[in-house]
Amino acid sequence: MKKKVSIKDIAQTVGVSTALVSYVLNNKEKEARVGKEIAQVIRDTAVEMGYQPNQIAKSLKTGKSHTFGLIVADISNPFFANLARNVEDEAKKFNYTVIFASADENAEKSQNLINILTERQVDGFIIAPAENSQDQIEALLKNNIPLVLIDRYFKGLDTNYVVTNNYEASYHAVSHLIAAGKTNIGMVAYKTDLVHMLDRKRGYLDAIKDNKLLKAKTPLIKTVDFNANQEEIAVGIRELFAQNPAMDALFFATNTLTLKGLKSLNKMQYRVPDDVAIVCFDESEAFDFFYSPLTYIEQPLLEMGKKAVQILIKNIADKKSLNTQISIPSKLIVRQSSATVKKD
Amino acid sequence: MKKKVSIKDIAQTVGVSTALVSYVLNNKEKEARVGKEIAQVIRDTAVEMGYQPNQIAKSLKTGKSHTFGLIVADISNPFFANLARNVEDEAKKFNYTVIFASADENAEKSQNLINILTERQVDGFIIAPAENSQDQIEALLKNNIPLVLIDRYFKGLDTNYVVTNNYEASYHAVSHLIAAGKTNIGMVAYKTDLVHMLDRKRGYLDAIKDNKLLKAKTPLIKTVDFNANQEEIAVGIRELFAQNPAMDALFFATNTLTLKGLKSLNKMQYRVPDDVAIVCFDESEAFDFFYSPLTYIEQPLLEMGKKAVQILIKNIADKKSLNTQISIPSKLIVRQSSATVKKD
DNA sequence: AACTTAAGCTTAAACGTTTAAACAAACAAG
DNA sequence: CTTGTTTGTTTAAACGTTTAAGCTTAAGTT
Repeated sequence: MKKKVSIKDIAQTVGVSTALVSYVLNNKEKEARVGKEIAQVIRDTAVEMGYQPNQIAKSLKTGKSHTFGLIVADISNPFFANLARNVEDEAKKFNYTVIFASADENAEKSQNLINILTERQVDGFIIAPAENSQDQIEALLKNNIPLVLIDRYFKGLDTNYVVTNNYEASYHAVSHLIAAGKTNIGMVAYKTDLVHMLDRKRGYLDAIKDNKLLKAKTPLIKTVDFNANQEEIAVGIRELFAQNPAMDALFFATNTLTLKGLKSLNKMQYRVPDDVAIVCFDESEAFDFFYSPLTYIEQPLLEMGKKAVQILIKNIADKKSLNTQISIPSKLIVRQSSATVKKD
Repeated sequence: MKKKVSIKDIAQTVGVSTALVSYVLNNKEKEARVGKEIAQVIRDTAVEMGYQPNQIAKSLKTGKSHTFGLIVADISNPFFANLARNVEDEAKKFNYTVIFASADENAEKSQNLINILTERQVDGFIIAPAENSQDQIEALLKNNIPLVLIDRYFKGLDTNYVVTNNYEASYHAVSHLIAAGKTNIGMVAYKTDLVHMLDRKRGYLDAIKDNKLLKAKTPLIKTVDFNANQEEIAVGIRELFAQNPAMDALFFATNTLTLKGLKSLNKMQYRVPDDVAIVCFDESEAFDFFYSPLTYIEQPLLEMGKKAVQILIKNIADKKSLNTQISIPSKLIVRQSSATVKKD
């Protein structure tokens, strides 16, 4: 086993001080006025000896790890996995390394992850914050740690964030259902006070109100727990139908809700879109294969990932920079599941 | 902004040396014979001052980063995203942090990632190796860097690895199709020499041979590029049908191939399983929603992730330990797409 | 009383870098 | 030739830890 070669080893073989080697390998020859010939020798020997800089030592000295943490709910959820991939790619362009972590919508886990990553001296965070994690975010801000919220944010907190236009997208999606002739539209969402979810509900509600569809039996919103299984969702849907047997459309607030919801509808023998039309927030590969291809809201994952990284890196470079708060529009992809269909 | 508090700060406020603080905070009081009372004072002050150890400094001193790299093809692919999640969870149990990276089945990117992570002083790697990356793996071995291959491995290389029983699973899946009465079975796979893919092909082929179904028109294997789009897969399938119009079943080698393949079949108006039965390797949420729920091979992702981490950590602790090579069985989940159906 | 042992603590070097400051030699200018 | 400037190089401290080795005092053992 070969020992790792350090700057000292190179210095020794070339016969110069470590300072010179450092200057050359960091392309600071100009500022440091290093001789042209010796610079070349140093460079060559470095290659010859297979030198790989020790980033840990570098970080310790410079106080920058060129690493940041990405905390999401669950990296195995396609929404976050795709986001993560886009973040990874964009980060690489800036020579940054990303450490992903899953907090499972759990504030305690989230705090734990923040601690671990802070100890690892990450230069900043991109976080899809869990409920009740507001104080954790505030603490980071107080410690002047660069940070960008993604997917969700906190109303009262002045932070960087990158989200999609949850309210408008929902409003638009529900309006689309109404335009298709649906008059009793239900919604299945998560039970949480996170802004993105509240916005989606508001969008639903306002669309209904603005179209004078707010009757005794509406709004038809059912909220379930983040870790609700399929059975609980089936129960929720059954309750919605009980509340208003005329329900002719369902708006699902996320892709996981949709997947479980569709399976439930299948089991209950409801037909889409004849018995009930469907629109949902976020996408899934599975939607293409549902017998009635789903109408869904496509989130701008690529843009969100890119922007978040760019904002974070700007913020790391200039900690005094003003907060950037952007909302990137989503797109409604209309397909069969929300089509106008003549009932009997 | 508060300055970060170091061991030195604690030492100063308590009025002791940094050594004492270090011993106490690392629970080495016994070995270092630290006084009971002062130890408590140190502990209390550390908490009071909000001390967070600097892992970077720790790593530099100890030579261990308590971090490892996980290199997969693409973190946004559900197969790898799920694997990643399991790896993350298991690693956390050992207080290890994971850095994920996507190599896109590209040896050059893979080498680049290995370099970056090596510079970051990861203690080891879990790698789903790309084609032509064998020499990169060999180089790591030569440098005595702990490493576990996952999903795939190299025949000639003595490394740790954790895979599923690709050959047997494929053999079993194809035998199942044969048992269901299919006699002209095609296969769509990736064009690569990676062992896992070769094994899946061998399994297919042997099942056909052993059942005396090897005729002039078989084997019906079509291979496509890793980044093949749907159109190319459609072409492949069309060619298979051209080669043998009697083809009555298709075996797809991965989930991405399946998804694109199913879309192609839909476009070409083939019905599953009546016109063509389907079985595929690996799963996807989408398979539940295909009109004819898919029969698939379920890989033991949880076990694979766990085992890989355990082996890696054992190897990090004891670099001389013998290589562990395990193959965890997959499970065939039989559903409608491979059902026996009377034709005409 | 003289010596050993134990207990409790400090010193200081080291990990692999970066970088300001000091130094030395060569050259230019008066 | 002094003095100043430029060019090329070294010195050494620092980043926040760990840990072997050393030091001091008190307590035990003859």
